[in-house]
This record gives sequence, C-alpha cells and structure tokens, in this order.
Amino acid sequence: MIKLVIADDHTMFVDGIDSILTIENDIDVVGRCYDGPSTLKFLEENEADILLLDVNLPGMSGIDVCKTLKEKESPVKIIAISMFNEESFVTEILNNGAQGYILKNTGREELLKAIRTVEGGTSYFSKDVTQTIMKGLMKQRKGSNKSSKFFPKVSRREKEVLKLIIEEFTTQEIAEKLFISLKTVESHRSSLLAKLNARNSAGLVRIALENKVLEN
Amino acid sequence: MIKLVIADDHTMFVDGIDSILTIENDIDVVGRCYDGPSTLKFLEENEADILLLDVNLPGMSGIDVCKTLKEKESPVKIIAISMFNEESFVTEILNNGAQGYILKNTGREELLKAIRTVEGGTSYFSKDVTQTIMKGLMKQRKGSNKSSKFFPKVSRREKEVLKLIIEEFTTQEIAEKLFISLKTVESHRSSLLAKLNARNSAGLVRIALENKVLEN
DNA sequence: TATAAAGTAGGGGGAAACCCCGAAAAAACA
DNA sequence: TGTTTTTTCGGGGTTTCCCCCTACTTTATA
Repeated sequence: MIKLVIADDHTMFVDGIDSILTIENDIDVVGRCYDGPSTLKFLEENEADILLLDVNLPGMSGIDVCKTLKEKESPVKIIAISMFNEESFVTEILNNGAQGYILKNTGREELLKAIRTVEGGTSYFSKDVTQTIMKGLMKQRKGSNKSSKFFPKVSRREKEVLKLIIEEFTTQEIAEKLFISLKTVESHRSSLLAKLNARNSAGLVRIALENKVLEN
Repeated sequence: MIKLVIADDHTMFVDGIDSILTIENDIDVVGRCYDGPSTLKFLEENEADILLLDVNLPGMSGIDVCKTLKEKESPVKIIAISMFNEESFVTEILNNGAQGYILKNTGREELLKAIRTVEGGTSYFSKDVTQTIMKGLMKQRKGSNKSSKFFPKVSRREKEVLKLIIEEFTTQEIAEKLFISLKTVESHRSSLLAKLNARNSAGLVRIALENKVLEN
C-alpha cells in the first residue's frame, strides 16, 4: 500500500486528486495539506511514501518544502506538480531532491504511472518536462548549437555598469555612482556593446535580460 | 439529472472534477473539453445544463467562449472557474453571461453547492469573489485612483514601435519600416516613456520585458 | 453625435549615446 | 616574471535620443 500525501493550496484540485486515487487499491491518501508549513508538520508526525507537492505553494514555496524535507533526511519521495513547464522551476526542485515532475495538464493515467514509478525507486517526468530539462542542459553547454552568438565573459566592472544601465541611469550618473570618470563609463559601455554584439543600450538591456548576464 | 460539461485545459483537473461529480447521483458529466473551440462544438452537438468553464483557457479564452455561447443564445448555464480572484476576470466573464464564478481553491462541497444553485436558476459566487466584486464596484465610484497597480494600456502602434526598439532599431529605421515620419516615431517613443514610466530606451526595454508588454 | 484617444507630423534645442583615436596604470594570470 | 586583461582616462566628433511645443486627421467610445 502506497501512503500518499497531497500538498496543494487549491482545495478543489486536492479533492480531485483524492477522488482519483482513492479508487486505486494500492494507493492510500493519508494526508491533504494546503500550505508549506502544515505539509512539513504532517510529515513529521506521520509516515508517508509519496508526497505530491505543488511547486507554487503560496507563502512557503514547494521548492522550500522540498529543501527542508531533504535537510531533515525525510524518506518521503517527492513528485512535484505544477501548472508551468518552467525550466527554472523544474531544475530548481529537481536539484532539491524531487524524484518526479509532472504537469497539471497530464491525465489520470500518467499520474498513476508517475506515482508507481517513483514508488519503485525510479524518477518520473512528463514528456514535455524532459524536453525542457534537455533544453536547459543544452543552454549550459555554452551555446554549442548557437552559431553567431558565442558568449564572451563580461568583466566585474562591466557588469556593474550594465546593471546601472538597465536601471535607467545615464552615463554621467553611473560615473558618479562608481566614482569614476565619464570617459571610463563610456569605455565600458562600448566594450559591452562589442561583447554583447548590441547596437545600442536598448539591445544591451534585451540581451542582458535574455541571457541573464547579471546572474552568477 | 444535471447534464454537466467540464472545459479546462488541465487534464488532471478535469479528471479530478469528473471523479468528484460522478459519485453524485443527480449529476452526469456528459462532456470533457480541453480548449475553447472544442467546447463550442460539443455544446452545439449535445445538450447540457451546466458548463464548468475555466476562465484562462489557452488560445480562445473562457471569456470568448462565454461571449460566443450567449450570442448563439445557448441555454447552457455557465459557472466560471479560475485560479485567480482577479477583478478583471470576474467582472468581464459575468458581463458576458456567466451565472457563477468559483475559485479553484474551493472545495468539493462548495463546488456541488455552486452547481445545484446555478441549476436552480440562482447565481453563485465564492465568498472571496463576492468581496472582489464589491471592491471593484467601490473603485468605480471613486473613479481613478488606480495608478501604480494596473498597467497602462499600450496602443497597437506603440507596441509595434516598442517591439522595434527592443530589436535595436533606431528611430529613423523604425520610421522607414513603418512608413511613417521620424517625428511620429519620436511621438510614440515619448508616449511609451511616459506610459511605462521610463527615463530612456534602456528602461523601456527592461520594463517591457519584465511586464511582458508585447505579449497578448 | 460629441468627446476622447490614437495616429500622424513638424520645428527647434539640449542632453545623451555612440564612435574614432590613443594611452597608462592596476590587476590578474601563467 | 613577463604577459594579458581589466580598469582607468583623455580629445574630438557624429548620431541618436529625449524634450518642449503645436496641430491636424482618423478612429474608438460614451
């Protein structure tokens, strides 16, 4: 018998899943939680095999719940559920110990398959999710498929300038903020334009945001 | 016997509702639809009393579905379902002939109550939704004190210009592309700066991308 | 149909951005 | 240590952007 806990802030959704699963003979829904903290509390006080965990829980997110459970070395296996096939969500929750990730637009059959697969010790992902993960991995490998846009490294100072450009400061203002000359800032600007292959500051901002240059 | 149709793009959700409702003796789930057009088609070819309609259907939104059904004088009673207690959603779909509006975080009991109430000819709204509607009405009386929260609307032409700015085209180039004068483009530029509350094109790009102005 | 909003366009001006050139410390790296 | 990269800064120039103003036409909307 698989002891299962559902954690999702949408009661109707929880009831729906509950209704789907209680028909199954090998699955027992032992808990229903509607937010992060109560999920943690429940799992401390009760045994469970599988946690169906909504990624986008309000307050304490599903990712935080996942992290906390792993820190406590909880034996529960986690299947993340989400509305969104968002790369950031997928990678983050998988890095925090979730065994599966399924979308809310997957059907009853796939849900059951996911639960039994994860219970058996294997990871399970929706097809769409697998593609998303692959896409993310491709990106990390320095755009091997992207021909024209190889990405040169942006220096520390250039990042500082870039950040302020994105925040709408003028060259003069940036110079004052960083206690350097206007000319120096202009120099960094043109380096940025060259490195990011942009024509103007609009492009600088777009490329920086699209490629998350300021992160890391 | 209440003949009910569910329209939601999230299969798991549809299955859940289905599972909840088929236990009830007086409710018969006669249709399951996963997008707008197929919902309309189904209702043309089949009889139904109640339509549980997701507001945020992809492609053709629930609001459009509602509008179309009312134009065709379909006798089906519509209960809107949504993740969000968003005033704009609520008022718009109610103005288009929905009899009820419930949130996905309401439980099984309330769902059943909503269905039976609406079937009986009375409107039904979740408590939270009622509050939202009231709040909206209050706002209308006071008039325009909505400044920071709601996004100013960007016109069709402004969006075209904005798109080209983000693509790094200069004002001159944009004028040539759109077959309009340089001065006209400048005019749109300054409208954009004012509307999006930006200081320069860098800010324009950032705000546009962060708020997904060009989507929709 | 009146009013509002959007789209069009111009004149003129100042500020900012962008581009060319060069160059010298400072820091990082091998 | 020597080499490379980064960071710093200048002169002088063109282009683009941003701002003020006005004003007419077209298109929604009340």
